[in-house]
Parts: sequence; structure tokens; C-alpha cells
Amino acid sequence: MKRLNSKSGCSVEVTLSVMGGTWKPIIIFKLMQRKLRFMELSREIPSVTQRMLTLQLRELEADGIVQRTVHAEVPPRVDYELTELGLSLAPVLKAMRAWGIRYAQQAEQREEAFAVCD
Amino acid sequence: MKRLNSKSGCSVEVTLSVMGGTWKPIIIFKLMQRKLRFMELSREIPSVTQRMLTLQLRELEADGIVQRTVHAEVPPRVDYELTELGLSLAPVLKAMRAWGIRYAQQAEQREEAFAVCD
DNA sequence: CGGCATCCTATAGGATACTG
DNA sequence: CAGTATCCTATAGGATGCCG
Repeated sequence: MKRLNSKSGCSVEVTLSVMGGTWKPIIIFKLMQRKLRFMELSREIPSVTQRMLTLQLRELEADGIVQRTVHAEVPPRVDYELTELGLSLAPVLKAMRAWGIRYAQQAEQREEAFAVCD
Repeated sequence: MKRLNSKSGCSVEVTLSVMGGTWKPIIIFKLMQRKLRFMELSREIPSVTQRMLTLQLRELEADGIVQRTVHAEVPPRVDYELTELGLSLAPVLKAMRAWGIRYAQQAEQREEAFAVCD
């Protein structure tokens, strides 16, 4: 996905430059519910490979959306949580969630057999 | 961008399967304000090429988000407007717009010189 | 456990030219 | 005007293996 230049364009493009991408909204949404470690995130989002998960988390970290904490333990333990800035994206994600639920319900009535969870 | 399978996964993934992508949210946002013809859309979103605009509009049409109307005139005239389903995405786009504006304002205070419009 | 490195393929996306 | 068609490059993304 093309990374939009956040220094220009409309306000929606600015948001997209930070949370655009196939996995970022899902990652942020999962982290809205609670702090998660790497393996937990991986299990929560089965469709993402570990490689992509790592890459996207690094970008979210660089953009100040996600806080990464490494605990000095054996076995290693790393957890990810939203920063204040990341939390401020909650209204966007909540709107997306609400729309997805409504859409799936309507599709169900059309016998399209969705299976939606969070 | 990987097209998520809308038949599974969390509710956010369902929404992403319809409006995910670099250009779709921007296109939908522009059409929220008013009906636009192809060239108008192209000018409103300078960063998108005609080719990508066509492709994305076709997908949005196939997903029932956008209504394409061809007028039998010379020169040809085609306009795009949101369907009822497309309009129901407004809360998502409005949340994205609000976040983008706030983010740009804060960046401005950090002297990062954004230039944001709609 | 939480990665990173490497190699590979598929798809997104751009440039340009052409057409009804 | 509103596209198509063609060709091309860049990036997304997957599979696998290794490591502290």
C-alpha cells in the first residue's frame, strides 16, 4: 500500500498516513481492548504473518501509536500497548467496528453466512 | 494491499474488506460532500492516477458503495455518488477526518508545517 | 519467546499512449 | 470526457530458517 505523504492532502489522508494499511487498524483495535504480547497478537490476528506483524508494529511504534516494552526475563517477554495518541484513534476504530457488525448482520439475512467476532 | 476475506475475522476486518485501501477512504470522503464526475474526483485527489481511480471506483461499485451513472451526452458525462450503504460509512470517515485535523494541529505546534484541507 | 535475515512471488501502482 | 490497454517498477507480503 502506498504510504501517503502526511504533509499534504486532506485530513483523511493524514489519518491514513498513520493508520492506513491492511493490518494496522486491526492491530490498534486489538490493543484497544488490552495490552498484548507479541504471540498473543499473533494469535488474535491469525491472518497476519509474524514478519508483517513485526514490520507493522515497528511503524506504529515509530509513529508514536504503540508503546513497546521489553521485560528482562527468561523467556523474553515483550508487550505492546497503545500510547495516548494511539488511544485517541479509538473513535475511528469503534466506528469501523460498528459498521462491520451491521454489514455482517445484513449479509447474514442475505444468507451469506458471515462469522464475525472481535 | 491484501484484500481481507470478509467472511471471517473480526468486525473491523469486515469494514476493511470494503473500504480498505489507499484511495477508497479518500474517494468515499470526497463523495460524502457531493456527487462528482470522474475528472472532478481526479482533480480533488491529485495523488491518485486515473488508472487507480478507475480501478478503485469499479471495486466500490461492485461492493455497492458507489453508484455510477452514465449520461448519454456528448461529451460523455459520468458521475459518481454514494449509495445508501456508502453513506452509512460517514461516521467512520468523519472520525478519520476529526483525528487528522487534530493530529495536524498538534504537528503544527511542533513546527512541522502541515497543509491540510478537505 | 520474540524476533531478524533471506529469498521468493504476487499485487499495487505509475507512465504513457490510444479511443469511443 | 472518461476511460482502456500496455508495459514497467516498487512494494507488499509469504515461507522458511536461524538466533539470543
